[in-house]
Amino acid sequence: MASQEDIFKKLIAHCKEYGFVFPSSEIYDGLGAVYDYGQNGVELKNNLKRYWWDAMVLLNENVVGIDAAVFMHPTTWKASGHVDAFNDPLIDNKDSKKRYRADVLIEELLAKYEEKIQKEIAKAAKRFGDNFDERQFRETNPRVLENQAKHDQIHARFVKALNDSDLAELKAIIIDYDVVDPISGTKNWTDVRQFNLMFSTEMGSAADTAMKIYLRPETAQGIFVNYLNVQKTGRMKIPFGIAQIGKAFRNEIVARQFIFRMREFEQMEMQFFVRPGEEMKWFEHWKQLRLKWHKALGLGDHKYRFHDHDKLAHYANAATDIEFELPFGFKEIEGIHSRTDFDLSSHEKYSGKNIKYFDPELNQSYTPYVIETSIGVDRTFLSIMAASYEEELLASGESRIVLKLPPALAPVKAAIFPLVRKDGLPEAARSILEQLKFDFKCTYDEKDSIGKRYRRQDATGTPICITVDHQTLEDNCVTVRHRDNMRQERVPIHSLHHLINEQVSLKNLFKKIVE
RNA sequence: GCGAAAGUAGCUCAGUUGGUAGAGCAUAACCUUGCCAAGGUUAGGGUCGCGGGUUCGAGUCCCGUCUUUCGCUCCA
Repeated sequence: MASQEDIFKKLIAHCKEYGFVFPSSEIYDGLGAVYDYGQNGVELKNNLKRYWWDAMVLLNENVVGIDAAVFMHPTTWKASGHVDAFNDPLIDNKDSKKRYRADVLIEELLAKYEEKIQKEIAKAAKRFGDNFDERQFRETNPRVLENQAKHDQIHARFVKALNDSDLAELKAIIIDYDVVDPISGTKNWTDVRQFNLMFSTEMGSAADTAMKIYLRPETAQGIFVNYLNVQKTGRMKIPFGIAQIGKAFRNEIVARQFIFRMREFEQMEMQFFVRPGEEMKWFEHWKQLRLKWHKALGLGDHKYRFHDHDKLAHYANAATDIEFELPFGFKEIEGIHSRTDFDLSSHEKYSGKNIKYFDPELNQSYTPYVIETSIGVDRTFLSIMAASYEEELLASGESRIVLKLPPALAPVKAAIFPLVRKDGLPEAARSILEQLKFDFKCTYDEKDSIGKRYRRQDATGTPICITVDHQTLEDNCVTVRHRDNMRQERVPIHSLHHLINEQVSLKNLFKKIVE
């Protein structure tokens, strides 16, 4: 039996072989944790985004969309807390494999010297009683002076290193003063590195006027800074939501597991603005609604679970993840967070603008609370691929690889074949393609045996194959072959449009959400 | 970042003690068959991840490096 790891490897190979996902810049050996979507991948991804977008803005009359820029004013990221929270100098101990903040280690070192001095003072104070002069003692006792000198020496180097952002000096301090790992007890340290998880670039070409700006590490802030624009111009009343699909960028220390964790990724986020005090009700509402959206895909209800956060982020008062069972375990696909009024209040403070909402029903102004649903496009894409990939053993003893994608998301909806490449069959097949192409992504194939063509379509997840034979020329009927059960049926050409639509419409999924 | 494994054609792999790069599948053209892949003929496609070293000679031995996968770590 193939292990989960083998299946994952096969899935990655399948993604490349059939044009779903390629490593970025592959001819230059690739770029770490960056991937490109191929001809089939982009169709699946676009269908997935359409499914989410419509489920948000069509099915909910109080949810509208926006598309904010990747670049935002730098102060945005001060207000959101991203600038301060993710700039720490870190150092690893190679033996314990633990990671520490270098500045914290040095502060602890300073505290240790201070402690030694205090001990000496306490000892002396006890001995001399009322006659003890602490100041004089500090200035004359050799042990105190020695420790104080070292302390001051370290302190001076430390302050200078921090001011200069001199990471090598921080490490030098740790080495020079024999800081050991509290777990392993060794001094086997790596270099100190600064992990800023935000990518930065410069806006403005002249160096002296250029402004440092960041590629957004999340799409949410584009919604927060626009929330009042949307509320006013759209005449929105609380509760209401703003949806957005877009790229975000995080300079991950370690990006791994294929497209699960990438440095450039796509998010589908909806921020729902509610009255303060009502946030838990809406948190629960969206939690259940979002789970329904996932389950409607039909990948298997047992593959989903909630994971409630015990440790909450600085902005949240409740948070849960929807996890999906991937070949490497249950992993977070979507986060649902109660963000309180943290973001809006912070933007109000930093911008100095009043962005409170006036509630006509309550006849008062307040800063709305926010429920966020944030789902990773690429992760969801991966979960769909992983759950759809099957190696099936057929009754004939042969095997086939079939992608049992939700038909509404399949890159190609229908493939059209002439049974043989002569007698006018190709022409008849092409005329069917000409009729269907306005509504469905279709493909035409006349190469190789009919069975082989069916298998090729199975591998890319095409739900319907249409075969034109000699009889078609007489009765205007074709053979329709279904992907999942390989069943065949004879249907008139004029009913094809309806038949395909019944199977591949997003409406099938929406019905399961609203029921 | 630490540790382990891997890297030869689009894919899966073979390549003997170092001696001029191979197969199957896939792709393209033509022929043949025709409702569940793997008939025939032909063609295209590789400076063996990259760089250096040893050698008369390196896919093969040594060093470095990059990429990928796994474990640990990190994950607002």
